[in-house]
Order: sequence, then structure tokens, then C-alpha cells
Amino acid sequence: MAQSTKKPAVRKETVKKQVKLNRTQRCRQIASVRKKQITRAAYEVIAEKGYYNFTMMDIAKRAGVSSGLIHHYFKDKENMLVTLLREMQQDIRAKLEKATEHIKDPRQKLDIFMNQAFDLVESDREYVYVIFDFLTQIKYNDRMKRILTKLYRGYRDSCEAIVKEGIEKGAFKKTTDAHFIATLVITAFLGLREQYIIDNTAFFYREYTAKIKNSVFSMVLTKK
Amino acid sequence: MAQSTKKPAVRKETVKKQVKLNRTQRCRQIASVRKKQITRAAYEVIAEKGYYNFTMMDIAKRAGVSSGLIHHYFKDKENMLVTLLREMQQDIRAKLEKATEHIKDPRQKLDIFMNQAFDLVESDREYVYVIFDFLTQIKYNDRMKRILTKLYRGYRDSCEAIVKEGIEKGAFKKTTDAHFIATLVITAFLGLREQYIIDNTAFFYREYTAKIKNSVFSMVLTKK
Amino acid sequence: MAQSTKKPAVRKETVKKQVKLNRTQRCRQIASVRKKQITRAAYEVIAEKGYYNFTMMDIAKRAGVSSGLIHHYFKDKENMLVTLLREMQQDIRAKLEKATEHIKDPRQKLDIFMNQAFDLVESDREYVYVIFDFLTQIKYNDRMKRILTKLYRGYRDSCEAIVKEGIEKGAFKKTTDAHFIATLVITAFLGLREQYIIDNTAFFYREYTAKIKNSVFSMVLTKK
Amino acid sequence: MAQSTKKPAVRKETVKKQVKLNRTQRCRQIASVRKKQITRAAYEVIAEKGYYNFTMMDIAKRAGVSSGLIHHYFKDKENMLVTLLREMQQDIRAKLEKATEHIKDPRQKLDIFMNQAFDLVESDREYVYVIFDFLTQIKYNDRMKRILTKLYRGYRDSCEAIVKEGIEKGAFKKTTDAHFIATLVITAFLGLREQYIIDNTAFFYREYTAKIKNSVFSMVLTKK
DNA sequence: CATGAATGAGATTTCATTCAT
DNA sequence: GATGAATGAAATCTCATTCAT
Repeated sequence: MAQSTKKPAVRKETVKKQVKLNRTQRCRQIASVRKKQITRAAYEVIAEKGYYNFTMMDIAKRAGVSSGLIHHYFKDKENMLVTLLREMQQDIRAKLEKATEHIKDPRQKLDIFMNQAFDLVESDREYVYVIFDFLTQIKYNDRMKRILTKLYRGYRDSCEAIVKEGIEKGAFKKTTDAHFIATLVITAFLGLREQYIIDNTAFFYREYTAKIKNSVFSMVLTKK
Repeated sequence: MAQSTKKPAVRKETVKKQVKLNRTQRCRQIASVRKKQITRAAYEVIAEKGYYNFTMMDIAKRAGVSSGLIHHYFKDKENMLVTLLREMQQDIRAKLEKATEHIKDPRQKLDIFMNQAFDLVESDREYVYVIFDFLTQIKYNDRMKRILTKLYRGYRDSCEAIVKEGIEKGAFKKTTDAHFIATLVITAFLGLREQYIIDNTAFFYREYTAKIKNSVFSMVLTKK
Repeated sequence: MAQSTKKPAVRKETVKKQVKLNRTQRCRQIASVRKKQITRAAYEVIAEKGYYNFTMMDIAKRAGVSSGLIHHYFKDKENMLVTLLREMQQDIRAKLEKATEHIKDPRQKLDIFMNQAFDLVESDREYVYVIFDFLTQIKYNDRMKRILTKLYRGYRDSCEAIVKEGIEKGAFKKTTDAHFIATLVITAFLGLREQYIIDNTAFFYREYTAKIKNSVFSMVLTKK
Repeated sequence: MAQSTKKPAVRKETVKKQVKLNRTQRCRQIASVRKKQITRAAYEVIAEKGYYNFTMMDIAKRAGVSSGLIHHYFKDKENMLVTLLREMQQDIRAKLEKATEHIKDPRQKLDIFMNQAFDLVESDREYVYVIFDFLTQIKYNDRMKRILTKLYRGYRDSCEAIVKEGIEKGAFKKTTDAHFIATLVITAFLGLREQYIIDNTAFFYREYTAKIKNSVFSMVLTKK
């Protein structure tokens, strides 16, 4: 979810550089590019104006397309939002996975994972707002609920995998409850984030995340 | 935030039990009762339909009054919502305070406080949804942001006071960082709640809250 | 239509100083005072906010009474406005008449009448706005049309009477068409006023009214 | 400002007669036609129901479009009204200019100008009502005030130009105050109109306008 | 007489969605 | 594929008027 210029434009170039595709393929190509373009714009607009104050027109303008086109690619607003949420979920999962995948040492891996998670609130503050917006929908939209379930489970699973690896490799205590520890890490990440988003003067974020990381490590590390 | 019947209250009864009030007093009485009646209805409607799918008309119907009356008592929708949020904040603060105020033993006090907090997700599940809804507004509504800041600070303050008392009374370690512990408790409460609301099959709530409580106690209790 | 304090109040005093009236009489007394109080407030409010942006509540507040009371004394908004217009018509007529009634010399009388008329735009600028507001209603409200007809006819009649008197007394030419001259004077008064209200930089009001007065006099005076 | 049928125009015909326009051009075409269609409808509706008793829905129906479309072309009601007023101002200016532009003789030109002006009250009686309606807004709406200022100044300017031309060509007295005479003509036009609109039995309009024209001519013509 | 709580119709405006081009 | 004109339902808010006290 990196920055993007306000007027994306240059559609034709983006699309035309593909060569030698038949009609169907080209259409799919365009569709794929357009959908990304639109959900990207949707993300930005929602981050800016909030989930309930944005209009399809806002997105169309931001994406540099007509409002009609959005409905050409998405059945309706809800569908577009679901697509956006799914993309966000995949992006964030990928980001967390990538950060630790080449690390060997489980201790370092867990450390990096937690850093990565705690950093989200600052590196992707907009993301947090948008996620909160989607959170309010779980009661009324099953598809969104499922995607969010996946996202949050993903958080825990990633962490759990690291802890389990650590146990197997003997870095962490044999008696460690990997699932609990993972849940604890995510709990800390989410709980601090919620407080910090509302009031960033409530505590020194860096200090408290460091303390929490220490506590977690003291729970899993074999004593020397 | 208890349940209420759908078609609430006949006005006359509600109001008439007062005896011998002059005009001004009676009007104030009525205004007060009506405002409560309306915010109550708003709470229920929002819990049911979500923050952005309810209409003033929904609230009017639920409260059993005309839509005009709502605007007689509240300048506009936003004002009514702010009033509701303020009431919710006060209610929840009062609830948490009351639960521990007559307890002497700091250990028991902290235990009860955590129980009370962790229980909120089940005892007042609707409250959680509504609070999440309001959370999405902090970026666009300063008054709401301030009320929520107060609410979350209140959580921490209540807990910090208990921990400090424990330290003074020698029940908890002298070296305990009361503010950090308080923040940690609230973090656990919020972080677990967020996960649990999305997916109540993710973990055994009771089991994990118990484990977390143990961890917290192990951090503050003087070893014997 | 002189100034009045914003919060008129002191109802009881205003009303109670009457002594020894029977019930019916007292009621009439009160009704009369109240009606004046309300139309007075209406005049001020309309002058301030315009005919179409004022509410019954505005008037109630300005008059220092409840909105219900207005409907106690006036059947509805339209009726109240008609009453106000009638009062304005009577006031303005009286004002014009009084200014000239003790003058003997027809020339001076005509002079004063024209001065008085031309001065209205500055001495009672609010009155002009309110009259324009009422003017827009003539097409839809026969009662208002009739009152305004009376008002404008009154203007002409007053002036015509002066001119006729002048002819009889030999001050003005025998061949003078009194009705035409009167109409001309009123036309000048109204026409200049309309332009001046819109753009008071269009011309030097005093200069042009003086010139017009001269023209009128040159039309009616017997040459020497 | 001629009459129009109530259910106006089929869209396709109105628009399709254009040949070979690209998309942008066609949209502009449509927008232009629609705007005119809507302000035209607004003019008719206001003339019929009065400035403050018409609704956007009235206009939509009269224009044969949906209420939404009006807001597609005009930001809001106020903007639409301003556009209408501007169009009226331009129309009326054009009408007055056109009537005299090909006349050579200044005396005839002035005569025709005055005829044209005095005729407005009968040829465009609706226009008069609508202008009076707008007049009431000058205190609250600067844009309208500016347009009306332009309109009234235009009246005077047109007339002044004719008088000046007459002076230059030697048809009118060298000592004539062109601006005063112009103001006088407009004053007569407006003042008579105001009285006549309220009460068309007050005087014989034709007779009095003729007399006034004579007076004006006697003021500017060189004696023979 | 006086109040203001209560009503409910109605007005403006917004916006997702459709569809002709 | 792409546009934006057009629709119409729905939402908030206003306000004259009524009526119990």
C-alpha cells in the first residue's frame, strides 16, 4: 500500500505494452489493470474520507475514470469493497511473510515479526483506519467477515509457525504453547494499536512495544 | 446497557410520577427523559443496523416518537451521536469503577477489574460493536475523538490506580511500573476482544484470558 | 416603525396598569397589546432576515413569547402577516399626513410632502425592504394586494389633495392635472427608491431628488 | 421570455440535429441545452407560484426531467437561481439594445427606447413579477445584488448613450445632463410599473406614459 | 392566558446505479 | 471498453401548527 500519484492516468500505455494477445486475453488484461486501479483509488479515498463519507464518484475521480466504468468492473459498491478488502488482506499477509522468510534464527525471526507488526501502526497508519472501517461491517457482511477472519487468523498463524519452528529447533522452551504465544503477540499488537490510534500521547509506543517484546521472549526462551 | 422492549414506554407514566413540579422543572424533566429515551433508542438501532445504515427515522420509530422530536432535542444527527457516545463512556466507566470500589485487597481488586474488563465482550457485546463504529470517526470528529480518548484513558487510569494501591500496600512489587502494567492489561483486553469479535472460534476466550491474568499477576506479585 | 429594544418583555406591567376592567375588556386589552408586540417583532425579524427566511419561532423569540402564543392571537402565519402589513400601511399613511397637516402654503406643503417621501428610503430603509417583500405576494394573496393597493393609492391621494388645494388657492396653475402630478411624484419617489436600494452609488440621491422636485414645481407653478 | 408548452421537448430531437460531434462536444451541447431547459422551467414556475412557493420538484416536472438532474447541472437551488437571474438580465439587456440599434435619429431612438421600456410591463408582465422576487434577495445574496446592479445600470447606460448621441448630433440641448435624464427615464419606467403592477386601475397607463414622454422630450429638445 | 412538547408533511440534496452512445 | 447523462429512492432537517397542561 505504497504512495501513488493523485492522477494516475496514462491508461493506454499501461495496457498497450502487452503484445500479441487475443481479444479475450487482452480484455482480461485490461480488466485486471482496471480493477487494481480502482481498488487502489478506493483505498486512498477511504483512507482519506472514511468508509462512510466516500462516494463512487470520489473513487472514479481519484482513479481517473468515469463512474460508469466502476460499475462495469464491479457489480456494485459492496462488491468493490470486498475486492479491496481481499487485496488488503493479501498484501498485508505477504508483507509480514516476506519480512521473515529468509531469516534462519527463530529468535531473530520472532523479533522481526513483532517489529514488523508493531511498526504497522506507523508505517501504514492509513491501513489501520481502513481496517477499522471494515471491522464495523462484520456483523452485516459475511464475506467481509470471512476475509477479516482470514486476515486475523493469518496474523496468528504466521506467528505460530515461527514459534513452532523455534520450539523444534530448540530455541524456545519445549513446553511453550505456540498458539497461545502467537495469540498473545497479536493481542499486544492489536491492543496497543487501538489505544495508540486514539491517543498517541497515552504512552511511548516504542518503549512499551519493547517491554512487551521482552516479556514475550522471557516466556518462550529457554533460560541459560 | 441492558435490553429494552422495542416499543418503549408510555410517556405519561414516565413523566407523571413526579409530583408538584412547576412548569420549568417539568419541562426539564421531560427533556431529560426524552433525551435518554432517544439516545437509548439510538444505541439499540446502531447496535442492530450499524453506524451507517441507520436513519433518524429508525431511531424515532424505536423511541416511539416523531422524527421531528429528535431534532427538537438534538441539533442534528452528529450531536445526538456525540451525546450517545458520552453517555456510553460514562456508563462503562461507572460500571468498571463500581465493580471494584468496595474491595480492599489489591490482588482481588486487580483480579476483579480484569474479569470485569474481559467479561465486557460477552456481557455487552453490542457495546463493543457500537464502540468500534464510533472508533471509525475519530479522524473526522474531534468531539468523538476526545470522548473516546477519555474512555480509553479511563480504562488505563482505573487499572493504574489499582496497581498503585497494590504497590503502596505492599501487595505488588515496589519496582512495578504501574502505568505500563495498566496499559498492558487494557492492551490485552482490547486485543483479545478485537480478535474474538471477528472470530470467536479462534481460541478459548476463558482459557486465554485466564492465562493472561496469570502472566500479569506473575509480573506484579512479590514472590513468596 | 421606530426602534425597539430587543427583549421587550415586562408583559405584566404593560398589561396590569389598566384598572377596573371587566374580564372581557381585560382580555381585549391584552389581546391588543400582544398583537402589537407580535407584529412589531415580526416587522423587525422580517427586516432582518427577509420575508422567506424567518420563522414563527424567530418572531416568538424576538417578541419574548412562546411560539404557541402567536397562534393563540393569529390564526396562522398568513393572517399575522396581513395584520402586520395593514399596520405598516396605516403607520406610513399617518406619517405622511401628519407631516403636512398643519402647513398652510400649498407650495410648502408639496415641498414637504416630497421631502418626506424621498426621505423614506433613508429614514426607513428597513421599511422599504419589507414592503418589497410584501410586493411579491400580490399575485397570490388578495388581502395583501388590497392593502398594498390602499397604501399606494394613499400615496397618490395625499399628494393629489395637496395639488388640488394648491390649484384652488391659486398657487398652482389652473390647468394642472392634479392626479397626473400626484402620480408623477409617487412615480419619482418609487422609481428612484428602487434604483437606490439596489445600488446607492448609481447617483447622488439628494441631487437628483432636488432636480426632480424642481421639475415638478416648474410644471405646477404659475409663472411670474 | 415567450410562452412555452408545459411538457417541453423531447430530448433526442433537441440534441440529435447536431451532426458529427465528438463526445466532449456532445456533452457540452447537452449540458447547455439542459441548463437552458431548466432555467426556463424555473422562470415559468417562479412566475406562476412565486419565488418562495416553488420547489425543485416543480421545476423538474415542468422541465420534464428528474429532480436529480437539476442537481447534476446546478450545485444547488441558489446557484440555479443565480444562473436564471443572469440569463434574464442578459435577455432584457439584449432586447432593449436590439430595439434601438438600427435607428439613426436620436429623437426617434429615445422615443423607441422609452416605448420599449414602458411596454415591458405589459409584454413581459411575468418578468416584472420575477424581477421583484429577485429584488427581495439583494440584502442576503451578493451575487444576485451584483447582477441586479448590472441590470439597472444597464437600463440607465443604454438610455444615457442615446441621450449623449442626441447631444452630439445636435438633436438635444447642449446643456442636457445625460445621466440625469437617463436616470429620470428609468425612474419613470420603474415607478409607474410598480404602481401599475399593484393596481392597474390607478391610472391610464398609456396616457400617463405618453405624458411623461412628452415631459422628457420637452426637457431635452432644442426649442424651435 | 401562556407554554413548549409533539407532530408530520415537505423540501433540498446526495448518490448508487443504469444505459444510450 | 468507456463515458457521463439521467434516474429516483432515500435521508436529514425545518417548521407551521396543534394541544395537553
